[in-house]
Amino acid sequence: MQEAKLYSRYSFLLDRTARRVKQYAKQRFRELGWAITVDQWAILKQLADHGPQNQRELGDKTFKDNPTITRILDLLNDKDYVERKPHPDDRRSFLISLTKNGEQLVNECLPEVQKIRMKAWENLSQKDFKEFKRILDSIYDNLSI
Amino acid sequence: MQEAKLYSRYSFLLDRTARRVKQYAKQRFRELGWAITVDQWAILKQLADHGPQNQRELGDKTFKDNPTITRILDLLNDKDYVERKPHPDDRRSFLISLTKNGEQLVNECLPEVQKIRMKAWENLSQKDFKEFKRILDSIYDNLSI
DNA sequence: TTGCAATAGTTAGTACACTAACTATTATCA
DNA sequence: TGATAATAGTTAGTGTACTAACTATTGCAA
Repeated sequence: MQEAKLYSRYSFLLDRTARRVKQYAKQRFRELGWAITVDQWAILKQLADHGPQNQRELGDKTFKDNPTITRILDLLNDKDYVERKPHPDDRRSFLISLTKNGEQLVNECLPEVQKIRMKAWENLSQKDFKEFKRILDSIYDNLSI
Repeated sequence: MQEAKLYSRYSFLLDRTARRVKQYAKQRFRELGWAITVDQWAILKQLADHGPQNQRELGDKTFKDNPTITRILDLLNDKDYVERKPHPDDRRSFLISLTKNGEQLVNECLPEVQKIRMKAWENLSQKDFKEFKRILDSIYDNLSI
């Protein structure tokens, strides 16, 4: 049970780093004059990569729950980056798509977002990344219901 | 720049896993009848391990900012797990300490918290943990100002 | 020693996560 | 076919994070 002591701070490390990543990106975004958060970016990127889709699919892909998706889309809609259209096949749902404005933002931000990502991996190798992904996925699976 | 594509989902993986850890612990806590969150636990544990201290120190050790510490302590105080006493040397600050009730909760929860922690590391080795810590710390440092 | 800078903590506003309860619609099956 | 279950999305309440503005106190330097 001495392992418990060793592992005792992993959740602290995880939380701390995840917050730093968001914080860093938020700050860079702001410096560049883009009034979006990392989580809003994730939604925009998903729409840019995979086209119009409903909120459930957006949530599945970005691992966000329904209320969170609702709120983020409200904000993105206010800023005229996305629009909700009635879904042609299902009156319960909407088809969410990028506006012209949204597409333009994604194209403008993309190179900078890649720079932000690379910054996190300075002095780390591709092998490190694979290890990192393997361990995170293991933890995630271990704690899945 | 193909690395950018490879790394493109690391923040997603990080965020997803950090949230799962909190979510899992929260659920276990609730099943066991303990009405505290992971973040509240972190404060209680810090107090149990290092004795009475002011809010700034609590924040430094748990990597939480002042407003967050204020709010968490308000909640823990309402539940009679901690108390704020005037600091003998500095009238700006408080000395925060566990109540009897708080000490009792920490002792009661500790073994279960260790189980929760071990659960996350099933099928992973101590070497994995060291790699994990090294990589998280690197990312953290890379993004520090 | 006074006047300014730094520090401890609080409050308010916005954003996201989780839960639960809710409406509207669609799918299933007896 | 008609009752019921499942699904898509919203709303409300609580907890945490980040920022900014604020009060009170302490420290420091001219």
